[in-house]
Amino acid sequence: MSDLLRRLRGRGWRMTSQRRVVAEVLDGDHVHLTADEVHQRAAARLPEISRATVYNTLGELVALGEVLEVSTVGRAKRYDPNARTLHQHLVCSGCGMVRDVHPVGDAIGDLPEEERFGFTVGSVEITYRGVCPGCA
Amino acid sequence: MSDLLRRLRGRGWRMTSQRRVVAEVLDGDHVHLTADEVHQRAAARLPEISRATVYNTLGELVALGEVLEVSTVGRAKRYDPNARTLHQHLVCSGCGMVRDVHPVGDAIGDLPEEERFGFTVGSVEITYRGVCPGCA
DNA sequence: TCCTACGATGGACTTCGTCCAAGTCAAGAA
DNA sequence: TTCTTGACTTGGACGAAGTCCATCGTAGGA
Ligand SMILES: [Mn+2]
Ligand SMILES: [Mn+2]
Ligand SMILES: [Zn+2]
Ligand SMILES: [Zn+2]
Repeated sequence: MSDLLRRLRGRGWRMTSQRRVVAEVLDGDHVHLTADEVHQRAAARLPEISRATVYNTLGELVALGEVLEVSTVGRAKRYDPNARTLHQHLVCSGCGMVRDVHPVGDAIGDLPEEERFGFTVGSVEITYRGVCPGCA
Repeated sequence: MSDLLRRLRGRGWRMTSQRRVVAEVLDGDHVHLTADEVHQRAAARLPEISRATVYNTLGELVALGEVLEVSTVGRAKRYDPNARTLHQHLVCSGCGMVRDVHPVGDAIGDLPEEERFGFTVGSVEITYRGVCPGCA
């Protein structure tokens, strides 16, 4: 994740301990944390970090394209640091576990012209739902 | 939508004016209203209907499979009465307009076996994002 | 080392949604 | 038709997720 810190510095960010710790929490594969989970883990390293700062930092990372927001049905948004590799999600209906997946094919191309209603289609988000081995 | 009312009666529902009016509001194509929009429109016909009843009724319709919940990124859930025809969604990033679309191809089949992590995959939800003609 | 604009803080506030005790009424029984 | 009763509705309190803002603190350049 020092890659991320380097990129942020390059973008003119002040490197504060709060931003560093949020970036460290958002490291690894298949990471899809809620803002509250990010705050809890960040607070384990830097006890006085505020919720507002976590929200601010996550919002900035999303705006920079360094982190993705993953939509949920009625639950808190999840933040995904794997923004450099295009991917989709497989979600367990039982325990909520989220895995990164890479379907083959061209999902955008699968949308016929007459079904586009004049829209300029820019991206597609796919969520596979199923039951994981542990929940089966 | 009297079809829906008939099915609900068949399932043993008491047919109250509140439930009738919610069912009437959820009629038509490309309908993807928030709970609050349903409440506003229902209240235009039945002024004293409460928010709690709208939420209760929507939750019951979802549980019966008569209405779908459409996930959003950080905004209020949308309720979709088109639950009888499998379809996906095209969303305008500008104004939030939602259209029903029917992509060709087999999205579930596009997920390779080695990307399923042992899950039993049951369904797939696809959201196309773009800019509508009005917002362009 | 000093300055200052950018960032952090916490608490008020908003939005979306759930829960509950009390009152109401749809629909079957008689 | 009237009676009865449990299912339904109501408004308001409550809760979770997220935003906003005035004020304070500090990273990093001069
Ligand atoms: Mn991911
Ligand atoms: Mn739809
Ligand atoms: Zn599971
Ligand atoms: Zn639009």
